[in-house]
This record gives sequence, C-alpha cells and structure tokens, in this order.
Amino acid sequence: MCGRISTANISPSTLKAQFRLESIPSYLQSYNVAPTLQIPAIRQQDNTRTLSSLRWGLIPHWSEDKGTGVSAFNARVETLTQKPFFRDPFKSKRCIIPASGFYEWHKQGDKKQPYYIYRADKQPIAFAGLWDAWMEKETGEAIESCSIITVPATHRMAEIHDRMPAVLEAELFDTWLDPEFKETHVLQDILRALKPDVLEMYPVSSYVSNSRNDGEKCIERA
DNA sequence: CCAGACGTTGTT
DNA sequence: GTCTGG
DNA sequence: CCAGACGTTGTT
DNA sequence: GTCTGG
Repeated sequence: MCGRISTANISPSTLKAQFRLESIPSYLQSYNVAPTLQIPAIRQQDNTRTLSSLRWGLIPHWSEDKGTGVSAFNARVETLTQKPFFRDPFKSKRCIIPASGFYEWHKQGDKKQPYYIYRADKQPIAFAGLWDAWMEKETGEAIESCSIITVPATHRMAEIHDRMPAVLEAELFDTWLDPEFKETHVLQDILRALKPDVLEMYPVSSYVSNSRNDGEKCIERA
C-alpha cells in the first residue's frame, strides 16, 4: 500500500455501535511514512474495545530510540509470522484503523493517476493493523504506534497497483481484535478474504498528490 | 559466539 | 526482544 | 510514495 | 541529482 488514507466522513453508526468513532478529525490524511501522523485506531484492552490515536509507523518496543531509525508503516501479510519486527504484535496487538478511503497511484508510463478507493456500501473501511508500545527509559515517555498490513491486490485493485491494505469485514472484527486468539493461519486467511466488489474506485485529480493539499477536492472525481 | 539488523514501498 | 551473518 | 526545494548573511 | 516535508 502506498499513498494516503482519508478518515473523512466516518459516521459512528458504521463500524458497529461498540466502536466509538466520534471526534475523528476530518481529512486526516498524509503520506504513509510521516512518522508523527496520529491516526485513529480501535484495539482491545481488558475486554473492551477502545478508540484512540496511534502514531502511524510502528516503533517496536525494543527500539533504542523513537527517532527516524526503526519504524515500519506497512507489514506484509506473507511474513507476519516470520519477521521478529511484527511477530509479537501479530500475536496480541492487533488493531483496526478506520478510514473513509485511501489512494493509490496507477502508473502508466510517465503518468501517475491517483485513484480514490472506498467501500461500495459507503461504510468506513476497516484496515487491519498491528500496534506496539514503546517507552523511553529515562523519561517514561510512552509512544503507541501502528502499521497497516498489506496484502496482494485482488480484483479491480490489481489493475492499478500490486499491493493494497488488508480490509476487514465487520463480522471479522471480533476475531481480529481478540488478543487471546492465536491461530495465525486463520488470522492470515482473514486478512486475504476480501470479496470482489466490496471496494470501488474512481480517478481523482493529482491535486491529492501534493500532501500539503487537503479537503473535498482530494476526493472529487476527475 | 558476538555484532548488528530488525520494515515497506517502489524503482532500477 | 530475537534473528541472521560472519 | 510524491512534490518541491535545493543558499547565506544579517536582522528581527 | 538528491534531500526534505508532508
């Protein structure tokens, strides 16, 4: 997955009532390596789902510093169980990142045509993610951060790009968020289970390609 | 064993 | 923390 | 990733 | 060409 996400227009009714989705900033969007971007995320703590804000760019708990060095904005589904970076979070620190849509760029020769991708049913997209908590030894400063999992692009998505974010359907939220559920193969299957035609897309103006730009114009059909 | 990396995307 | 390369 | 900048001196 | 900011 490359490009930007947009969490605009998420309504509280969409990801089921138990997910509190108020106070999500409109048009929160940025390029995916921006290490300071806070994005909304749902996770499970003490049998309660909570919505909070996580820094995009997972800093593993063992990292020496929070600086530019060790962080990852995406995690490949193929290697979740192998990479030390993600293996522990995959076992017990799974999260959902809601967004109204995201962008990918289709390369045709020199041209890069951005597309806006969203759910056909107009509900928010639930990205599958992993999070971790990192703490500064001396100050006790805590930073919680996350990665969005990517899968091979399928269906119409494959026409514009070879990877895409893992998208979960509502009936899978419970399993995905349950930290006691440890059947990794089942979890990996879940990530790749998206059915055709769930996502739709249309081309948008390259206005969106400048990450300083924001607002309605980013999702206007081009 | 120790030291050093640990991630992805895309582009070449 | 844990894996890999040397 | 993409778009845009890419420099210094001095003054506030 | 290559780095930085977002």
